Amino acid sequence: MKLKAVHATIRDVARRAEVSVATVSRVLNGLDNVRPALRERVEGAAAELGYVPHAGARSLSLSRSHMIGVVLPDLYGEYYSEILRGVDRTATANGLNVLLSNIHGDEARGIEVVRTMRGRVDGLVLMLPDIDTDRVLAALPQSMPVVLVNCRDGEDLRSEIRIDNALGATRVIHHLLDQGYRQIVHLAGPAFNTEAQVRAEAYRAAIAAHGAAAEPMIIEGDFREESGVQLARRILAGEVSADAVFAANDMMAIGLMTALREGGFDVPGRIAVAGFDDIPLARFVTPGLTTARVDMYERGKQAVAMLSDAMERRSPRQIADCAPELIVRGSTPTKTT
Amino acid sequence: MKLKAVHATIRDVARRAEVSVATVSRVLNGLDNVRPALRERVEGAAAELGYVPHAGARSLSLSRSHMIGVVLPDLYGEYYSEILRGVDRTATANGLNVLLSNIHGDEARGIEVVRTMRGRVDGLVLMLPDIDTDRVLAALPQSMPVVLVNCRDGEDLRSEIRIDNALGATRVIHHLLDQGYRQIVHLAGPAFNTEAQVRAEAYRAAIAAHGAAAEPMIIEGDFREESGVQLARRILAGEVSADAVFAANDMMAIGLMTALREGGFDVPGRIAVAGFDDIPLARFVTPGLTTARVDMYERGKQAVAMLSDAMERRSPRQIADCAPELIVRGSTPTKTT
DNA sequence: TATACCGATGTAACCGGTTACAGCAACCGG
DNA sequence: CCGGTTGCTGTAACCGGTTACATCGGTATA
Repeated sequence: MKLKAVHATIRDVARRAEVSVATVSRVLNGLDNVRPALRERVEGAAAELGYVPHAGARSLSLSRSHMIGVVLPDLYGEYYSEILRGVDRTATANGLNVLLSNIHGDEARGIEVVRTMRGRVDGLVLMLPDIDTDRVLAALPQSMPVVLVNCRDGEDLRSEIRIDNALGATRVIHHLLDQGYRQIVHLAGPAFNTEAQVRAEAYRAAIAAHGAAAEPMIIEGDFREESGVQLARRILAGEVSADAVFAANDMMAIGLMTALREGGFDVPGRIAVAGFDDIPLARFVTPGLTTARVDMYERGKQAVAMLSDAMERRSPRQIADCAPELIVRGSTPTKTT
Repeated sequence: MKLKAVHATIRDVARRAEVSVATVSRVLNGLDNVRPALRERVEGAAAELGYVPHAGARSLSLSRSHMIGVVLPDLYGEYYSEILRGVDRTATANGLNVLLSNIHGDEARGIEVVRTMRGRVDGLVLMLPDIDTDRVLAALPQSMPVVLVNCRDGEDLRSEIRIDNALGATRVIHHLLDQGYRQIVHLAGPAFNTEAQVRAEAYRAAIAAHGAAAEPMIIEGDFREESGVQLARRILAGEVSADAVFAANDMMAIGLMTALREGGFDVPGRIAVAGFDDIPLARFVTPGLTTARVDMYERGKQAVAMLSDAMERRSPRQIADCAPELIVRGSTPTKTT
């Protein structure tokens, strides 16, 4: 006794309806060149067998999967959730499904992931701020449509969405300076992260450009709330002094702000705080967080739209530059003292 | 001239290395029964052609895709992002990839989605609080491993994670009563949503059980921030009066609380607010939000673990019940007046 | 009545992998 | 020197769909 046939196949349906597989395929795909009598027999047989077509086989045969792959470092925090939301919505609207993978900043895993995506997806959205994009792309056939979001500069000629991290950081620093802050500390992201590097560099440059009034000071964090909490501890202990902190992302800024206030330290009274990203949470904390708005949801939408274009071979290569907008909230009032 | 061969196939590699496809397959899968000389030829040929195996074809041949499908209503808000995060992490840890789909509470789309997943995934995590689960499951072969998370009661015999919404809601109401609140309004979720129904019913029962002191009042929302904002408007306008609001989820509670405070209405001084879910945001708002903790991240992990079991045919059916924990924060102090 | 044409249906190749089985050479002990 | 292993390699069937092309019966045309 063989129990092999777990699922009914198109051939089972054909046998039961006493027709050929071609006819079954035609009926199931809604082609109109089938006699009504046969059509009914086929539909009946399919229903009786509980037949559900094998989508994998179908896409092998058609060389089209209607799936796109999305590769992110992680799903930690609202930042990546937001972009995924934009991707997901737009993909659904375009009749595409989303295959998700995260690589945790590991290049080897990045290569493995894109390899397992080949043949499964029609295109790829890659967000790899932590690793060498070129090496990952090398693991992929040239012909695979790809959109890079906010990746390290490379030599490839793929479509790309670039976020102007330098501009965003500069805007935040200028705002802090305008508000009268002079001792501005930068809580940076991890050193290996491209975006963190660019933001830190812009901070340094903006402070330097302003003249001797301000002294740059950079403390490395890891983009997570906990880094902010740690800096708060040092500030509360008097190890670090500042009149403002520019954190390289909102999550660290919020960790910092919350921990400072819990420690009885007045924010923004004694210290102003600004972040980067404008995650949804930023407007809910007290005080509201001043930040540079990237709108990851919109970036996700844009990425899928560009990928869609690339997949239809409409446009060869698109580059979208995105200028973060300064969002001023309560965490950075004009300095009074 | 034919441009058909966009990607190199295993046969191209075989031809170039002057061996059979079987040998190529052996080399690429790391089998050890290949002479070193041939192995090198094959590896060389593969590298020269930039060959990347077609994962789709591979899984058709092996009848194993190492993918799991995740079907959610939407990715809106932190609630679903959290479960997805748990799913994603655990899937990665188990060598599985995640195929994501959302159905926006539409049953027809739910059926379509699970059908396009058949043959693409080895198992499915289904979260369908808005629609009839049985009808969706009927569109799926019996043999497909499935884990249901928090679905409407059905007749199926699948593995399931059930969140005890009644218990959670009861705990919140009892807490509010214990704190001295008597005029407790319930801001419910959408009427068609199972979880919303259960939470509302538990609210009604708990208020009734307490005796005549309190009068039940239910206002329908849609689980989104905006519903909370709308209720805030009505409260500010004096249309609705209450000393506490139990919102059916955190997002509505936060919308309400924020809008009330922006309108100059003291929370929790004049009105206490409690939510449900304990999304990450709940501890960052001011005051911190009292809520019933579901820990969706943990549910996501659990779902994949159960699905993994089901896929290995280890356990026939598992049912996990989850009791939401009451989390008391600043939004519901003991009533003073 | 013979011929061309048309629409419905079936046959078999194909998508790109894996692998059971067969074939063959080299080696073994008797 | 021969039968039996053993180890490497190739052939071809298979996974489950799609579809070009062949086939066939029926009708319109000359």
